[in-house]
Amino acid sequence: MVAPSDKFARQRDRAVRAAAAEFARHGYHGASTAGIASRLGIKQGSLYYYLSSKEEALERVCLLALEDYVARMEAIVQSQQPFAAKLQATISAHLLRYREQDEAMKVYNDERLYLPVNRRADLKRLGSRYRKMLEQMFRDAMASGEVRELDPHFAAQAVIGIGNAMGELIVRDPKLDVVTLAQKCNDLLFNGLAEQPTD
Amino acid sequence: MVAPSDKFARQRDRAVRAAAAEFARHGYHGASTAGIASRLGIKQGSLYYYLSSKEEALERVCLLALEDYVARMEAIVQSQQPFAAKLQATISAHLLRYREQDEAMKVYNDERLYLPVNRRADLKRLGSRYRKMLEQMFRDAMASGEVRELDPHFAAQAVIGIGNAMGELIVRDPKLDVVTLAQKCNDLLFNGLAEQPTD
Amino acid sequence: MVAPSDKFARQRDRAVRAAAAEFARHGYHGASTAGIASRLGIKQGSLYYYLSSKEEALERVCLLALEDYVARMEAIVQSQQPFAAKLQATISAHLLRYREQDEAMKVYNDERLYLPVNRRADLKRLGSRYRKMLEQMFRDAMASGEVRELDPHFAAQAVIGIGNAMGELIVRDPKLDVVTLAQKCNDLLFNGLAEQPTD
Amino acid sequence: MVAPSDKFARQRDRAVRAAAAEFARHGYHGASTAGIASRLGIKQGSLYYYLSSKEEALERVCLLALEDYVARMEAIVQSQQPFAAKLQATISAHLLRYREQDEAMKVYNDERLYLPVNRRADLKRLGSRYRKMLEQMFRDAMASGEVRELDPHFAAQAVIGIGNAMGELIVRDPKLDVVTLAQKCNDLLFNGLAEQPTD
DNA sequence: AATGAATGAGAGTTCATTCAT
DNA sequence: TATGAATGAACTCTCATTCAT
Repeated sequence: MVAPSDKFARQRDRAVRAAAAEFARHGYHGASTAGIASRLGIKQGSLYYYLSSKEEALERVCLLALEDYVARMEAIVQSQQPFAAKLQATISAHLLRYREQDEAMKVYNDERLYLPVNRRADLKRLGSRYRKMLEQMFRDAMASGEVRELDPHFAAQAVIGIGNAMGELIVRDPKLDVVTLAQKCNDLLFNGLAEQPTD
Repeated sequence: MVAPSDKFARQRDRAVRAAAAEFARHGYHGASTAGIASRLGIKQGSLYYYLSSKEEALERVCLLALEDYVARMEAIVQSQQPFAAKLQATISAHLLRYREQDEAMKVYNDERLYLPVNRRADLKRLGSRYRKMLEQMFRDAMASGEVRELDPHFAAQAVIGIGNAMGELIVRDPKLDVVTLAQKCNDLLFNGLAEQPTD
Repeated sequence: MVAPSDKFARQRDRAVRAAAAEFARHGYHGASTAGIASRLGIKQGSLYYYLSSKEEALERVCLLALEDYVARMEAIVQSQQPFAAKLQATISAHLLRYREQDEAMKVYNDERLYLPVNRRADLKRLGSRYRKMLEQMFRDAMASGEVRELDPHFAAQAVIGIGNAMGELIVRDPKLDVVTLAQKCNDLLFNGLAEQPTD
Repeated sequence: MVAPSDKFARQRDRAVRAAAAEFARHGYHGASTAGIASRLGIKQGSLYYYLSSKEEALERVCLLALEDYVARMEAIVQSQQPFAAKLQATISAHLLRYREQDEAMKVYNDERLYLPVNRRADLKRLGSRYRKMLEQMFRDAMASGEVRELDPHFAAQAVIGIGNAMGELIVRDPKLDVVTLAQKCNDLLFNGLAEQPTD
């Protein structure tokens, strides 16, 4: 049995996911509350029982995208593995996120800037925490000699860029295997394009 | 001295660039024709003397982004250089494009899908030509042994992804040197993150 | 007591009648949705809760004009009366229509051609059914010798023409008695202008 | 050789006829000055060299329709012919007008009421002169026993109504012979629908 | 918990009209 | 005589939001 407030929370969650789907397809400005409501099977006005504005919907969608994404990253960073394994775990987590929560991710990537600044505080905190962890991972790897000397900021950005590009592939082609793709990314990032000397 | 039709063409060009700026800042759906017009210093209705609809504006912005981008790529592919040089030229061209035409590029990347299919024909042709050239570059490099065996489709996507991620850095930080950044990308892509055996 | 859906239907009906009035006064293109809404005592935007476009409004107005008009004609044709009585009934019905639904009739007559073809299908079906019944009435009357030999198409058009001309008189002068006028039309059509020999 | 003012007058005449065509097709409010100009092969702005406003265009079109229409009627009335011949001449003239000047006629019939009252003075004078002549014709015919006792106002309206209905036939079917049609109208009006007793 | 009805602001677009050239 | 360019007001239509029920 579920407490009434839980039922409410569950329905609001459905609303946020419906919003994610609409925002992903039409963009924040192109999406309509009517579309969101119709995905939920309720009427436009009823939506406001669960969400107080379209803007709040966007904020919740973005938070949904980042939520345990960051938590997962935390676990990876603290784990005792060689850098190569950590990197692959990072990329896998990133790509998996596209499979599980592709719409929210897309919305976070493309639409978060339409949030007014005062609504972006939480997002920014989460986002920069993620970035910092990734950069720290690189710094540690350089210190231990696992990775050659590089600008960690630049390296982190490159990883994220490749990740997002692959994300588009994943969303477009639902049959693609995420883990294999992550391996390929990892291999490319780690070993580069050049022919390996001896193995 | 300028022919009258040139004057019109020049003003329409300005209109397209103004549209690019508005679309880049607010997204296609979030942007308003009033905003575009005000950038031109004319009234909203007057905009329609140069552009017959908001949609046409978006199409022209996207075409502007791709225009000589593809032409430049063609030159690179046909040039007689080792693969490493070609790759760096490709990335440089890509990043330069962000400096010169950053707004149009952003719009092309993020908003082109809001064009109705019948308006996307030209764009698609240009876009796939670019992709094919890039993939061909990889295939050639594998054949000559300059690059190890890889899925060319995957490799091309990775390059584009890194390029776009760097694009965001460039747009955000106007002091960044594009050529240096391109070298770093090239190095990363080519040699990977791993410590090099001998140098 | 009225079911909720009836309330909606009734309000939409009022909207259609308001549209009829506006279209009749200003013509389809000259009329504004603001004018229609203000007749209903609601704001312009609210009109779209009941009608999805100005075009739909025009279509509904035209259908309203023809609706039981055709049904009434059907009853007349099938009744067992001499032709003279049928003709008078036809004209009476036509003129009465102007009193009851004058605005919709005017709109049907003058504005229906501004509907795009795909919206005119139903109207055409009803209209040609009416015309055919009228022509058939003439053919029957010729066969029975009640009317002399004539082109039925021409005769039907003449009746409609006189009817519409009288319609304008009726609309202009609200005191005019419709039945008397119908009798006069009938007499004119039946006996002509010429002095009658002896009777 | 033509004086410059004549050239101007001739071009303005062409403009009025172009306006007639546009108004006839789209209605006054639905027509655009751009459409009129394009029929003349000039640009929208240039139209204002010949016509000071859309309204003036409508007025001129209506006057064009009535112009010698009334003059012709004057000739018919004053001619020494039996009533039957006069009536047929009237109808013929009316129908011919549709062939020669069909667009202007249609506009006069359907759109003249969109003129503001102060622009309608001339039209009203011409129109009522026509009506009075027609009614007088009926009164004379009654006095001479050529036509039985009737309300002349009603009779005149009926003639005009039939004339307009036939006008639509004429416009729709360009092969129709106007004179034959006029004879048929005359015969119908004069002798009625009823079977003639002896001839 | 949900709805029907309405709103008000704003959107894109059209168009008669003006005017310097 | 005609044009290119611009304007400003009007228009249809959309939509986030509110609220009594």
